[in-house]
Amino acid sequence: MLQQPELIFDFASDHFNTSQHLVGHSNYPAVIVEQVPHPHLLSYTGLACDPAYTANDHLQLLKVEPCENGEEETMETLVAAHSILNMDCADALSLEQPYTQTFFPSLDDVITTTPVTQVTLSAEGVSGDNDQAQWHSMHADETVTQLQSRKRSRKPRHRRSDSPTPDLTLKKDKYNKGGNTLYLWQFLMELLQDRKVCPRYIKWTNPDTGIFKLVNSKAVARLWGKHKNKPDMNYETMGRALRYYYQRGILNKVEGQRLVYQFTSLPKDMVYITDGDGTQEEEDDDHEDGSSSNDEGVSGDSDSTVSSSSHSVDEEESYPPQKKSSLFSLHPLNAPRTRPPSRPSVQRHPILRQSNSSLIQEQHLPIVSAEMLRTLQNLQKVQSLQPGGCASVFKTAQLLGSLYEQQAAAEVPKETPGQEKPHPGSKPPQLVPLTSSDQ
DNA sequence: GATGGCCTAATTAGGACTTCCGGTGT
DNA sequence: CACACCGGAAGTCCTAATTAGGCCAT
Repeated sequence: MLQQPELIFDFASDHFNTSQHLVGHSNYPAVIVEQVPHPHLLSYTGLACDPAYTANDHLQLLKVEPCENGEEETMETLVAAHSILNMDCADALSLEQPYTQTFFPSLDDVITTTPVTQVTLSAEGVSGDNDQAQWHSMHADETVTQLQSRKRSRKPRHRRSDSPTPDLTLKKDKYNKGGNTLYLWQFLMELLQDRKVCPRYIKWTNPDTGIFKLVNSKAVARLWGKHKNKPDMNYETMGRALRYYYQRGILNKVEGQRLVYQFTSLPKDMVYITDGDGTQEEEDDDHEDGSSSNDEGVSGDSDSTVSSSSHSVDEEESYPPQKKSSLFSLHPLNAPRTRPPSRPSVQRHPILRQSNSSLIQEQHLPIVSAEMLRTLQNLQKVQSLQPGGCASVFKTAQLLGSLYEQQAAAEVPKETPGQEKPHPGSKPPQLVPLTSSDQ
């Protein structure tokens, strides 16, 4: 039913603050619909029918930043958008959809989820599990292609989905099965965005160039081992995996500095936690006994300064045509990245997810679907948004309005003559954020 | 009985580590 | 001496794609 192949849904968890600020509501459904400047990007969207991270994979990572109303908001958005995209299905809102498989990782992991800062949904339907990350390699595409050709030359048979290297593809299905297929590099990025461990165990030494340090290598290895259910994991073993990343162009070693590595690419919407005056680094003395105290005992209320490279959905315009897309839009690290001016840490709080509340929970699904339906039903109420003030939200409103019109036109072709119907060229209804009172 | 479609289980290939090791440098 | 670091080699685990076999309808 959707006829706009260039639509994507942006679950703009990262933009929540902006939307909230501008609109003045904390309950605004976080679905942002945007035009994709390059149609080919659609093929890279992660939320396609197997929507699971694109719904299939990374959606596990769809642990969205908790808003003040709780994490249900973003999850609602996510599933609701999926439902919209599948609305031609009679049971689009069925809870037996892949959502549960797709969106819910195992909940036990220490650090299981990746903060999803940007999610795109193919308007052509959640189709497929190409939850692929948009990567910008710092060091040439040539490396990637060389690696690919080298590794795949022996396989005449069939081609699997791309591997998660710089042209990373995330295998979302693994999450569905309760497995922990968060790759090590993803795991490290997670840690670097988690105030519980950053900068205590791992920290950025130069975020602009992707350089980070394992402040407490043993603790990080232990966390990794716990995540992978490998109790014997140690830094030596983890380090071997890290060294394999050199060959694959995912990591570089920083010469002359111990325990210091460099990502060759980074998500565009990476959340940077830099050393603040709150959390103390814990040097690699590993004085905690047992991983449990180590893993869970980290204080979450540091005053670390947090900055994010994600500014707003408007950064869509900065999307270069990339080979892959995913929840992560990656920066080429050799190019100067524009980091937002440092702000008072107080303002940045919402960026960080809270470890105990960030996981999407299955019981939220009914609320989610209902919420999106309400949103659609209230399109006409929207009046307050202006393009200049909150571009993404405005686009959302516009596009949802268009969809609403199209759907209405398709379903009620013979409306009563007197009934007014928006015509295609008319200004689409604007969205108003739903508040709890609206419900 | 032959054919085709559908489903499921088994097999296979490949990716991402993990484990072990010997060695070097600090 | 401890530790970080390197990289080879073999192994494990998991997943996706393919294949084979059974069942059923026509």
